[in-house]
Amino acid sequence: MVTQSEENYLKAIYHLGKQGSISVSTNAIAEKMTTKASSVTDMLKKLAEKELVDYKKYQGVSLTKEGKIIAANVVRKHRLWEVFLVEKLNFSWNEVHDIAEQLEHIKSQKLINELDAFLGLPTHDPHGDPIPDREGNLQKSQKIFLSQVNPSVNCSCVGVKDSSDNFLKYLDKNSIAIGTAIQVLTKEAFDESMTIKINNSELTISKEIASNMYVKIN
Amino acid sequence: MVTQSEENYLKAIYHLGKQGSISVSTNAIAEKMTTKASSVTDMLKKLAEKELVDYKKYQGVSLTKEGKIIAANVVRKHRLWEVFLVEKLNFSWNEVHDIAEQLEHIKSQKLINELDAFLGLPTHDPHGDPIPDREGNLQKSQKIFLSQVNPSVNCSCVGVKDSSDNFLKYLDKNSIAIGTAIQVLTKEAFDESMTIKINNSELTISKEIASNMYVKIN
DNA sequence: ATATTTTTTTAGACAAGTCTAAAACATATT
DNA sequence: AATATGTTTTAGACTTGTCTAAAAAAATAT
Ligand SMILES: [Mn+2]
Ligand SMILES: [Mn+2]
Ligand SMILES: [Mn+2]
Ligand SMILES: [Mn+2]
Repeated sequence: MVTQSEENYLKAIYHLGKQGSISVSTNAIAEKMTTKASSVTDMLKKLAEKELVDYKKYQGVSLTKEGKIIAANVVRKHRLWEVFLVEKLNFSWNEVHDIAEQLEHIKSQKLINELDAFLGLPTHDPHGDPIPDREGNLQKSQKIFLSQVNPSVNCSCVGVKDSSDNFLKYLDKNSIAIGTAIQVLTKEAFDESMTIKINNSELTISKEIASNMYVKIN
Repeated sequence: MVTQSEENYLKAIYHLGKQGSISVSTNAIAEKMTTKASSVTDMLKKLAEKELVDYKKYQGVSLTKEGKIIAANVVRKHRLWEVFLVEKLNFSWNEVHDIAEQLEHIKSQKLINELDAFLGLPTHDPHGDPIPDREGNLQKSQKIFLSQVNPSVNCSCVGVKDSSDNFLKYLDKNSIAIGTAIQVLTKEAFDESMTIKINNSELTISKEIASNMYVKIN
């Protein structure tokens, strides 16, 4: 049996180490999980004991095959539940993460398979991140920077890179939120600034802005 | 914050004590939760400290107003999730309880309200047990014994009182399972035996049988 | 009214998960 | 190569929830 806490650690290692293949540092895990490095060390020993991670003192840690499968499954559950909350229960993007953080630990293979089918076998979560399949395989992420979108293409906002107050206020002021439909009108060759259309009103944004917004092509 | 374990204890007291009003014994809780009486005592002290139960040594325990609200809410979540699993995810009766046992602990008021609406504000779970409303108020149970059903009424099986192997085998042999539609044809005044129709075939059952099957009127 | 049995509580222990403070190790700087 | 800085581990402690064994209280039987 793998505990809720163990699952959270495996997931953190998975995310930090590009699906768990790259070795991850104790401090990086501690920061991601807002816990202390000493607690991480304790847990790494436990996970190594269970052969879910490869761990040698001072050498960082990576997931074993078994660990990777478990982590991918937790991510799969997390993202499927996020789809459920947004598509079926009218949640908006910013509300789903904390609840999915809990739901991802519910243990029932049948539940997750049925949920998957019920949602129409989605490949990506509401943020455009790919949902691992039953074997843990990932498709490419669907989210790209707005700055990479070509003129006349329609897309919608799925997230931000910079989540500073200043930036979020700027977005709010211009009525850009998660889910907002955006059409790219023009792209200036000189400074890569763009004009975009939102709710039928035009807006000019700098490259700075465009390269801090994640969008998904519609 | 009330922990998962505390919620499980509150729920047990709620169920054992007719919505928590009646005083419940330590041993009864221990048996229901398949744990030891000493563990129960430990937990009762903790819950009393938090003013969720009224507890005096050797005197049994009952829920406070606050404890009752929490317990009813856990039951509400449990039963709503059971409806979800059966109605939306094609689970059958016997598969849902263990999963609901986990899902009932997910913390989000909005989640449960949205789920409730999504399911069409159900008043009863798949076993015919009532779902407490937001204030914790209960409707009457919809389940009655088959023996109480009058001739020519249509109902469906929602559970059993006696769950011994012998009885379950008997039901199986006669293709009676949870959800099976049953029409009462006749009721013998002398011994209260009945003839019932199941899947277009007739069956005669004793009062013994009929008073061990729970049904819900359609 | 006493003795016996059952129930409940206490005492002491353990595992999981966390923390702080100190020690050990690794890396970067001079 | 020696020192300083930063990272990681260890040591020891604490909380939560559980257990066994023994003591205390309550209920039942004689
Ligand atoms: Mn998320
Ligand atoms: Mn989580
Ligand atoms: Mn149930
Ligand atoms: Mn539970």
